[in-house]
Amino acid sequence: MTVAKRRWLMKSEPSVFSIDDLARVKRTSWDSVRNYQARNLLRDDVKVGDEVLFYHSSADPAGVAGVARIARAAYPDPSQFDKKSEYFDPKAARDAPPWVVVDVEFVRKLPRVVTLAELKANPALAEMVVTKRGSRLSVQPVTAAEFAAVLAMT
DNA sequence: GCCAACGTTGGC
DNA sequence: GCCAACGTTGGC
Repeated sequence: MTVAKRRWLMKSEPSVFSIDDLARVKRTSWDSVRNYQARNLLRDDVKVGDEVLFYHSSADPAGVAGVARIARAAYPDPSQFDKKSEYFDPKAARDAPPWVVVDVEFVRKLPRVVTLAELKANPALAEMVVTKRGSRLSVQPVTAAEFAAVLAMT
């Protein structure tokens, strides 16, 4: 059975982990998601091979900085059990871990950051989640048309 | 640094 | 189950 490839936008603060960091390490586990809506997407919908717009949040400028790919589907986030981790969750049960991570691999860095202001100004992206007011979700679905439109803006 | 938007928590 | 208080996100 073939599952259609999906596309996502994933936010990262570049001061913590940037597209250049991903380019250097090639692959990383996408940890620290502690929001139920984002968790549900990671757990249920994000699959190997899915394409990702790597978005720099809390950055100057904020915007899409590169492309990544899902290298491994959801598995339990080890940091939820690590008492020394800032992501430790005392309520996390070993037999039913609430938090998951996926692995993300580097595909390419865009020649320039496509800024949020540009995304908002593009009528083709009017329905894109990240352009909506108060859009805080750190893992967002992106349509194939939106994905192509963003890359075409570079 | 400010603050609007949003999610979560907890008292009732 | 409601909702006020609180904490966080993230653009500006």
